[in-house]
Amino acid sequence: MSNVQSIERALTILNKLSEYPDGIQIARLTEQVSLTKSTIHRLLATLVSMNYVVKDEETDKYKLGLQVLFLSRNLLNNSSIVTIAKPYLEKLSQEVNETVHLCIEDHGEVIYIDKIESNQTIRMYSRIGSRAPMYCTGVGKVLLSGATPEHVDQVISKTEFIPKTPYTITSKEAFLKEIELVKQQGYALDNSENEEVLRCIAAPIYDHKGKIIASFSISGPSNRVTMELINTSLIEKMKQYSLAISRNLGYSGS
Amino acid sequence: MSNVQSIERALTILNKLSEYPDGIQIARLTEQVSLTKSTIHRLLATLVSMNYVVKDEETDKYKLGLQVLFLSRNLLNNSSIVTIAKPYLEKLSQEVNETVHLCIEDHGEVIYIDKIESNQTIRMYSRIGSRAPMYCTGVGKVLLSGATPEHVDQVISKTEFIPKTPYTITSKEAFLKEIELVKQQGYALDNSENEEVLRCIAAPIYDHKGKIIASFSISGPSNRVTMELINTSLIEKMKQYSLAISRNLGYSGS
DNA sequence: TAATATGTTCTTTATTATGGAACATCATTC
DNA sequence: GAATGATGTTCCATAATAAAGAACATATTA
Repeated sequence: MSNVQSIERALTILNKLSEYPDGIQIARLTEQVSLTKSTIHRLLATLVSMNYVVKDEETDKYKLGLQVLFLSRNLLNNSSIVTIAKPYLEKLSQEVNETVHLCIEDHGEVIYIDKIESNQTIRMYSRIGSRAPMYCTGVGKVLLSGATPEHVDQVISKTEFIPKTPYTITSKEAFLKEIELVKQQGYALDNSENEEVLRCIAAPIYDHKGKIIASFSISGPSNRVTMELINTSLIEKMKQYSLAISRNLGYSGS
Repeated sequence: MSNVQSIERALTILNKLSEYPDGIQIARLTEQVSLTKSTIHRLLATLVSMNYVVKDEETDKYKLGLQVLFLSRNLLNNSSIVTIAKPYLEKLSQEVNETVHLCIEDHGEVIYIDKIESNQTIRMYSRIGSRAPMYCTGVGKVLLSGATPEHVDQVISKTEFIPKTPYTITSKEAFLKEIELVKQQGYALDNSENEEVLRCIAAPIYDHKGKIIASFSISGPSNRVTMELINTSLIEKMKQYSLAISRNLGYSGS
């Protein structure tokens, strides 16, 4: 029933290394992970031998190896949600000329599994694989609006409400109310609740059973994505795309 | 000096799981990896607890978890090669209306670190993170053309020359000759050597020291990417882009 | 040159992982 | 519907293994 210690430690090191794209020395790692030099050294040696970690011989810094990329190569390819939703999301992004995200829930957090940039000059992979909290994102609210009350409770109980902006929802009660609102509306807003200058609108994607399995959003600077634009155009558009994508996944509701 | 057994085993399992996007049962894994049921079960339990692996409770199948995606989120983002090359590669892809790949070498293999599809209907991530041998790809030949003779020897000694098509180079001598040719030409062809219907042209990317650190290619069906097109247009174009991207990385040669 | 900070290797010890066996669960077949 | 087989899970004694301190090596700085 208990875990394998060395594996737990090795994975913890991998997690930590992902925070340092330019690498980190063993001495720094000992501070981050509380393990002795020699232990970390041995764990890293194993990770290096499997190409999960690369050692920069010049600087003695360790960073993630390309085997990690190799691992994830099939993770999203074969995900029907990404494949099916992509053409819709690309079209949506073009129509509104803003960034579109596709997200699912993973262990009580939002995880970005696809992103379409309106502006081609911005790099591509920036957010795929990243995580975000549920309480301050439109996509998170949508995902919770489709969850059971028990699950919502469980997620909220683990949530630390940090006021990222003056508009962030910071109480359990307010958040529950918001989720209820989202459920009724069929869409969610992030009204500068995560980043001061950003406004998003998110909508659900349903599977064949009518369960919310993903959500997608339009994000943009508040001055472009105005409340007026949302009310006059985006809400309607999001609902259309929500239905179209869901239908393609076998959803039969409305 | 020796590796941590349990970690080696856990990573071997992760590697194996990446071959099964839809998951695999413990019983199947015992055949693939030669370990006992109970050991695999315990290793998997640890991987699951760290979200590196997810268990499908319905089917008892295990597959990679999204933590793997999270790990790789910064792997290519912060890679200057990808970021700097991308706009050029996108322009190139548009100009010739064919797929463009960006590759580096990793442990004697080609690894695809970026891909631009000409045809937007084809899914996006299909090849990023994948590996390919050096001897039957244009990008591989280019990468080896910039390596030291010792490194080339080392790679070749580990290479098994499999005739993927009638045109595949299958001898060490012929391959060495080909690399020499590529070095002189400044570009490489894959003339249906990997897949019968495919033809590619690849060129190097140099860093500020004049070292070849990556290569990029145009790939397309042989009937579109004809030898005539290559000779009259693509060679010149590839050389231009090669220089432009390299210059942007600090290359001062010509 | 000494001192400091770091990476690497070694060795002893006790912790820890291991795998067989027992048990549980499920599906299939007769 | 009982019996068989295939699988996942848990337990436990044992031996193998990982851990960490110390010694050593190397590089950097004062």
